[in-house]
Amino acid sequence: MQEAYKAIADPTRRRILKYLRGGERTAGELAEQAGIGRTALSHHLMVLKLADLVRVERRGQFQVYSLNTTVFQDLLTEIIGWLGGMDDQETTEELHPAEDKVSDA
Amino acid sequence: MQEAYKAIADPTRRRILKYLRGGERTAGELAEQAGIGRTALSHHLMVLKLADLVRVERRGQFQVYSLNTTVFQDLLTEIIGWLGGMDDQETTEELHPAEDKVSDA
DNA sequence: CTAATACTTCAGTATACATTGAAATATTGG
DNA sequence: CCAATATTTCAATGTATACTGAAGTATTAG
Repeated sequence: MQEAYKAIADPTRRRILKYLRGGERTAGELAEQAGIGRTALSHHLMVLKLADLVRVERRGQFQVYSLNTTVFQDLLTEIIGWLGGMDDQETTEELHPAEDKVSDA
Repeated sequence: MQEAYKAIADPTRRRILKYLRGGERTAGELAEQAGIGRTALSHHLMVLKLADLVRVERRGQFQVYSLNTTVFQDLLTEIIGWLGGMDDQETTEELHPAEDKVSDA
């Protein structure tokens, strides 16, 4: 999970993920669309792969990349947990101490 | 938004956010719970503040921190967008690289 | 004012990350 | 095998990030 958080922290990698939403892409196509060199792109794809956010399949001389949506769903679950869920954490004091009390004028 | 992505990329900061789920905390309490020095904590809180993920309010000699859930919701919206939504993006022609390479018939 | 507490900013360092050109690997085809 | 194409790995560099101790700021109390 930590790998996924770091992976989406970079704007170039988020751009790559966005392109992949349009379907499968080869590394070369992604480099062109993202406007970065092939070496840099290869690095970013490796990071995304290690985070399990993308899958890769060799097709002839090409490496074809595609999204792996399952890890996105895990991310969603965690972030939703930050918002509402309260189960795996020590809730020491009172919860939410009345945030909207400043309506005094 | 970019600031928020970078902010949640660090495990220490995610830990801080988790503690804040339990309610308001002073900087000192957070430093103790997170097990890091006060200087380092102050840095992390600044990052979270710039990302608008936390709010801070002075109360006497204390700085009291709390979660600001609105930005979490924005994050959710974006990540959900990566999964299903397809409208603000160039869904280019479906290009399949070297698959249907027409050779001699 | 001075002292104590709570926290932040400053200055320095160490580590991680993004990018690049060159060399290396993998596949296709003569 | 040798050449061409597609992509990755290597080596180097600049920049960003995380952490630390020391000094600075803000608040409360006497």
